[in-house]
Amino acid sequence: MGLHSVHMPGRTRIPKPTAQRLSLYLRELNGRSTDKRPTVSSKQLGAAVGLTDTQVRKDLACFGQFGRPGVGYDVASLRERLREIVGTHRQWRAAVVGIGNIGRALLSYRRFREEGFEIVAIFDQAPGLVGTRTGGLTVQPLTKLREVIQREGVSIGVIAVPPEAAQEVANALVAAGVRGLLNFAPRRLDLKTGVPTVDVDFTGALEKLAFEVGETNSNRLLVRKGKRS
Amino acid sequence: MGLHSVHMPGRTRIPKPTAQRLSLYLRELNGRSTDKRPTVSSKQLGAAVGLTDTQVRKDLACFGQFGRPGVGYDVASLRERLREIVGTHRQWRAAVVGIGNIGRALLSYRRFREEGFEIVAIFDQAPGLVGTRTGGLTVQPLTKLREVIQREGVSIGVIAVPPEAAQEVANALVAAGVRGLLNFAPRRLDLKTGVPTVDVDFTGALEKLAFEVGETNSNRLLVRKGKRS
DNA sequence: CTTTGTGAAATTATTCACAGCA
DNA sequence: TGCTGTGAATAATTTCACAAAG
Repeated sequence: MGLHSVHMPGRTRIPKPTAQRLSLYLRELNGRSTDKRPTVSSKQLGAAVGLTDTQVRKDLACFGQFGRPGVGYDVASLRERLREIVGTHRQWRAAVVGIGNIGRALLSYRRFREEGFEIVAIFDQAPGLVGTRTGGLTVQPLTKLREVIQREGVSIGVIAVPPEAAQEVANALVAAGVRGLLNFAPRRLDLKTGVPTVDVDFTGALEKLAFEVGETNSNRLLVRKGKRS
Repeated sequence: MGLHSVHMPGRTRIPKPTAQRLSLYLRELNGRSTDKRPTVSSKQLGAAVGLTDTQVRKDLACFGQFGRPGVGYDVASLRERLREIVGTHRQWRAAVVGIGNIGRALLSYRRFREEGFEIVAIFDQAPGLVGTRTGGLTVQPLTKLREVIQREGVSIGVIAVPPEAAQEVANALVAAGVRGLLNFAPRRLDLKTGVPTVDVDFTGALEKLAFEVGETNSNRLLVRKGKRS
């Protein structure tokens, strides 16, 4: 099988949808006891996350071949492999900027740590908050952002400030050296540099839901196609 | 122009990516003062949300024609139109189940109400929480879920419970009559019926980010394509 | 018989290119 | 000129179908 595929280090581009699905697979694999069923087939894995078997195989095939025909994938080793690919195998040091409702919720969200993301610094602008302690950390003023980010070796910045402040905070974080941003502010961030950003937009999610509810429930009267007035 | 397109009420299917982008357009339009610049071109709108002008036009064209050649789109009326399409023009009554960190953050998230989503009931299982008040609402026990949902006319259920409980809560909400689910629990929900679900997955977002950071930063050593061992 | 990995086909989404209106 | 709306072309993604392996 390996006889003729001598293309070693020229990895093929990963389709965006595939990258998205990686965390679904990982989540499912993490939830599986490796004892009772040491292997999983693409069909089982697909069913668990709501995809076809073919889709699962195509996705995994982007990263190499680690299944065994007639058997399936070894749960433990596939999990390890995916962890490496996603990057959860290493420890990520993160900073949260904005200690409002969302910021606080993130601080006490246990799961982050379990997946390798450790929040090591928190910032806020409000004089009333600076200096107080939350979740074992002291709220730092924004003026110390650069200093703290660099001292603590933070590589992931989490933006939980109001939308008006988001771009400015993003700029500061990038200037301080973070390598990726998780953005909870409902606005688009412009980053010239190649700093990846992932948006989490509650309102957007609700709107998507409202739209789908509208679509499923009444496919009438929603839109009248054609010129109006 | 309308001379030969007599297909009135048979609306064309909306591509999923288009549906996703609707909330981006809406967000941008909401942020525009309608006074100084009453119109916006597809190019401007696209630039604001990070898309091409063609993409914007194609998306909007799914719902009809409301731009004017040489001029652009009237901000106010496009906004209204999009609100109708997305469903934000009407009021949505929502219930939050699970008053932990995330649940509480959602309760004080002002923007929901601004977009037409009103939280009118909250539930939790913990005896210590039931009966306490948060954000003007009294925490109800899960045993009263059906009764309260129906009495309050709730149509959107928000799931903010631990993943183990999520499926059960989802079933109960659907049985009680909600028409859509917003799921913050990191697991997939199985709904036989056509009840749309939108997932918000913090950890998934962080993993997506970790993956992208890994991709941009070091395109070496991440993956060795080919059989291993 | 089961299940992987993968080209080829089908489907879906984006971009191009341009006619037509203001 | 500036801009929309839209078919046609291109690109991306998913699904099919099957050879090869356990």
